[in-house]
Amino acid sequence: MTEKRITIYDLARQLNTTASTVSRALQDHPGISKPMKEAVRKLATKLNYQTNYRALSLRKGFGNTIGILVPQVNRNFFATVIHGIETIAAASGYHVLICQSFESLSKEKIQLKNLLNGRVDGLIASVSLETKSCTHFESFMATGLPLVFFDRVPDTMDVSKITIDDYASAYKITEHLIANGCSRIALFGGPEHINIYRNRAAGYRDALNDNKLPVSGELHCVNAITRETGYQAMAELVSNGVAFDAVFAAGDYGALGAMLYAREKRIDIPGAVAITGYANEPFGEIIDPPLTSVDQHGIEMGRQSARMLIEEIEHKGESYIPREIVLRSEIIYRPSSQRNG
Amino acid sequence: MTEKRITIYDLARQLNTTASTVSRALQDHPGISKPMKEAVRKLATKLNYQTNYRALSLRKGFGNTIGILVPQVNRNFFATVIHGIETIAAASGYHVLICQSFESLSKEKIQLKNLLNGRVDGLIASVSLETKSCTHFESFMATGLPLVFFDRVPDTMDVSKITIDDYASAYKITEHLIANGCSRIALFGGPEHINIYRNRAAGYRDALNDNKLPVSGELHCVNAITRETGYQAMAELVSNGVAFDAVFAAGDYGALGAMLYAREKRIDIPGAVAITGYANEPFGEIIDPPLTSVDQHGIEMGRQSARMLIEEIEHKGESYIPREIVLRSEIIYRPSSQRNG
DNA sequence: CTGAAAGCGCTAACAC
DNA sequence: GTGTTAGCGCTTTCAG
Repeated sequence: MTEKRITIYDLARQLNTTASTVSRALQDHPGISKPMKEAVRKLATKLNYQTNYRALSLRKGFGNTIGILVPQVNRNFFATVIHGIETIAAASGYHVLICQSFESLSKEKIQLKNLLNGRVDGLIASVSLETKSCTHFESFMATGLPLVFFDRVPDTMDVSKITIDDYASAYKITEHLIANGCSRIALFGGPEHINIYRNRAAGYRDALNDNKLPVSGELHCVNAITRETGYQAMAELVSNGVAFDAVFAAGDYGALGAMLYAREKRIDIPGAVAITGYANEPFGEIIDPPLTSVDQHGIEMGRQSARMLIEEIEHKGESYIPREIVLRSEIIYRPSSQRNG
Repeated sequence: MTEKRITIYDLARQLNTTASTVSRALQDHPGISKPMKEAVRKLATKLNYQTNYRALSLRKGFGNTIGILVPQVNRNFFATVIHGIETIAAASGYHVLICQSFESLSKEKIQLKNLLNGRVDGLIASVSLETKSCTHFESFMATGLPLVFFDRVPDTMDVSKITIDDYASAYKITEHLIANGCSRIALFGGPEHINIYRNRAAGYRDALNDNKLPVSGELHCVNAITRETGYQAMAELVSNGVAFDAVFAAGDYGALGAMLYAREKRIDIPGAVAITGYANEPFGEIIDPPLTSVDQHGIEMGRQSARMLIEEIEHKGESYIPREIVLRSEIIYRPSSQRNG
């Protein structure tokens, strides 16, 4: 029952030749006769021979595999980035190994350890919400493996990164709210040790300042990027009697929580409170009213990350200068934030 | 710049000992002295030594890795199953390699080929919509690797499977619609070469028959499981003047399409048309009105798949009798299908 | 055009 | 308690 895997030695034996010839035949090596190649291939398919990746990659020192480490795959943004990575990877002959940190630092460390045990030739990552220090990523790099961060990137590390214009889009979307007559705009933020939330908050603040609107502490909801915390933040604003006429949420799920609370309490959106989100999750289009949000061009982000990483992998040895790319995002205007027309 | 990976030979050299001693020390082998173990470990961490997975798994013949092949990770159901698998895998010392077929047969074949090149010790899979014949899975099995299917399983293969009670839940949900006064219930089905859609359709039909309701061809929308096709199916029913008062959708996305059409045309749900979905995607709770659907207990499905697979992997050699598990699903009743209270 | 032999990094008998 | 050796399956010089 224990079916032995077929090796090139098995093929060689049956063809009265040697493993090296079989190996070369399988690779379509120029110095092998046509009939021999034919014979080898025929037998290989007949016996369902499969090259052993483990042996191959040990021998060659690389395995054409790129690792992806994301907080969770069940977010449209991350799933989209992965898709983008896969298209480029496949086209370049790479395989992809996907890992999730589930927003946990300890899981992130564990996954990282697995990955660098020679499983991958490089890594594309976006850090978990809990990640403040990056020593684990540094020891990954210390092994000499290329690393590219996207979206949530640590700014302490000298490494290739690809992000979107969080600051600019946050600024712009805040001005959009102002243009729609909002003057008391609440910020539903995320942990500010993460670049994206820090930058989005900065864009928001600067837009208020530049428009001579006060930046009020009571309007700053510090941790409101999940459905639950968004709901709660909205509830607290209301029950504390804070006057506000808009919510700029740094993430769609925080905006969702706010909308669900509003729906429950029959608070009119956008009439009483205009709301915007961030990430353009698909539910934003479905919910009533549809949610204004920021599309982060995940596919493109994935594509470019993969291209950068593969380039680094293949230029291994030459010293590679980390690059930083900032993509332009796109604001998707929907009714949740538009009061006129 | 080309940083050489540290090997056990490097450690051995620096400690004036041999690779085998280092290897044993690292594994906490009983026959190695305390001081030696200490010394080895200290140096290992100092030099950031990482065991080479490729060498290890080549040597041992297995790599404690289980592959997952799903249509797409960006579906709550699949993401949830993956999560379930990961919990069990991690607890049993296995890593997980995730692959997507993107509902394409050719991509499924390619991914499968990669996986069986000695990358994984077993596979958990759910087939793509395009998958009718399963020769590619059969040649996977021919290499002797264990395989477990979940949810979308091929019934031609003698292999372990885990599904939910599609027939029973479809029957029950159809009766629920009937109990709510619906008598002309449209079926938004999927390709019937896939077990789940075939079984859901059968449950629907039998429920109608048993309740003396006619099963009408014009109410059977053959391929309506995406948002787009669901929308279109609804539009066609209406424009063809078909009388109907409910939609039993075999998937949430088909139901979504129907609801979006209804919203556009101001068709009252559930008043004019009651709607039910299948899969309990999160948007079902958010959409207005919230969507009745079937929860498939993805976490549990993942856990059990992983347990079965790991058992098969570890009983390798002994002939293993494939098992089939059918999980009980749960109908989540929401307003989209309830006319009374 | 094909063979022989070494070695990728690791583990596990088998010595001593 | 530690060292020696062979070998997992493959590729690739170097010979012929």
